[in-house]
Amino acid sequence: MSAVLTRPVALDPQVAAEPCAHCDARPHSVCNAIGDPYLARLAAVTQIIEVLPGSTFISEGEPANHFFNVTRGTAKLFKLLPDGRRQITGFATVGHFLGLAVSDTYAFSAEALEPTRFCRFSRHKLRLLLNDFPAMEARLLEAAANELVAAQEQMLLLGRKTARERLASFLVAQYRQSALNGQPRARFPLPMTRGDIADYLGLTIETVSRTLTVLRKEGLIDIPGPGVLVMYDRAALERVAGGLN
Amino acid sequence: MSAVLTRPVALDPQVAAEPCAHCDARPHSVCNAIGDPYLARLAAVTQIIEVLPGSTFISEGEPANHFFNVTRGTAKLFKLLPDGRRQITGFATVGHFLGLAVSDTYAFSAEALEPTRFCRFSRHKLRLLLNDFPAMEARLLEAAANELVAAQEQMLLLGRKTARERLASFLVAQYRQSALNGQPRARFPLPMTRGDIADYLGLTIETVSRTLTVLRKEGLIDIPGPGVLVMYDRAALERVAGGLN
DNA sequence: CGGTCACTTGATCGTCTTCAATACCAGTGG
DNA sequence: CCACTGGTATTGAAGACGATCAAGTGACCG
Repeated sequence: MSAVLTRPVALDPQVAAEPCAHCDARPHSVCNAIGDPYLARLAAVTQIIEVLPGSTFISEGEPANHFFNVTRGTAKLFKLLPDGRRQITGFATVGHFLGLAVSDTYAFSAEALEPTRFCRFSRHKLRLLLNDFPAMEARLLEAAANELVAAQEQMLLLGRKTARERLASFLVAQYRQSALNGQPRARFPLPMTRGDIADYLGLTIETVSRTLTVLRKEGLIDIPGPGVLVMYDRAALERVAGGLN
Repeated sequence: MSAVLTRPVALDPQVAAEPCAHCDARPHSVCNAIGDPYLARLAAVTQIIEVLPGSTFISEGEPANHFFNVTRGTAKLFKLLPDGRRQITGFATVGHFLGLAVSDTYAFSAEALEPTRFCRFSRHKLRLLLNDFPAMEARLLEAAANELVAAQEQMLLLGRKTARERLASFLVAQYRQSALNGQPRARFPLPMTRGDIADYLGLTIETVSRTLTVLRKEGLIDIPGPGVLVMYDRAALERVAGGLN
């Protein structure tokens, strides 16, 4: 729908000269398969793009010309039905790649939740790069296998879990996600709206809101403000998420 | 759960000598990235295994020592919750690969629906093979990307479609699947039980049965016998599957 | 022939959806 | 300063879709 809103990215001079060598996201990313001596080769085919919240930078059905690698922020990936029903298939954070399609069109849309930065490659150039760096192809395969495992877990959630179990699963997963970067904290950010959570879990906004209220009244969590969650009893949430109770 | 039931596979002598060179599944499989001159190398690390219907040959949570490539038959892949709720995440037919896990344990179980044959590789040996044949790694990546697209489509189904839309989607997908091998036919096999369909679509057996009855009474399909489906109005089913009506 | 299994069909139930009202906050402009 | 707006969230009441419970059929098989 909306065009990609690019914002001129003001990089400090050192980073501008060797963006990949100084990339914060490198340790989390498939790019780390490319050794330091060859980073210039990688940087040569990379465009750094930053988009504002709400910007749709991949649209389902459009020609899949690019491959993306998120280096900052969070994006939601989703599919739509003609009548507007929406399913969010995942949230892409730092290190996630997007657009690994075989088809010539994207199978999903992507919209930034926060100010989000990513590297963009033409798929053609990526292919040439992969031919020269099989290690990166191996890393991509590894990452795709992980995505596949996560997708199967989500199918279990969507097909067989109750609303309560879905919310517990989601919160535990968000906790784990936040722990990947910094220290694990009981208090962590929740950058998506109730609507996004609902569309991710196959529920309605109202059910998400009600269920969170219940979990709060049970003392398992708290929601001190928008976009923030505090997890009081992770063990109990893990049990609920796993279908016990 | 149940052990792998292997049946001694009686291959004709020619095939036994060069199993990969004469493999029916090769055109559908990732192995086709390995050129004829090197097939002996592939065959050297391959075990051909045949299992009977009902045999569970991959169990969730067990050490992921092998990689599988289905060459005949159909298997269901599924995950379980502790209380027995089951979600089938996919059906693996000829050419599908299984066990591309990064984790050291399988993330799902696999059970044969029909007499099913597959090639089995140790993951260690597969890794060595892939290092020597980057083209096969590329094919694997391609296949994984396709699986990922299918998984996202299934999430849309499980999260947002009605029972009627789910059945229509499923039947259309089965039609397409059957058309991949032979000529597209209005009459095609449906090797899974109602229970399997239910666990794949996130429904109950009863809802699957009722919904099929409705589609039959509307003249869109017929079910002349067990395991056989006749599709009378594919266009209408495609519309229903897409959420129109 | 009794047993099991897969499937169908009916009646009732319950979880989640839908519809609706209200509150809250940030931004905007009179 | 405060009314107005649009977006987000919460909560209540009513409704619906699919689940659950239950009965019955037909096929296959020891």
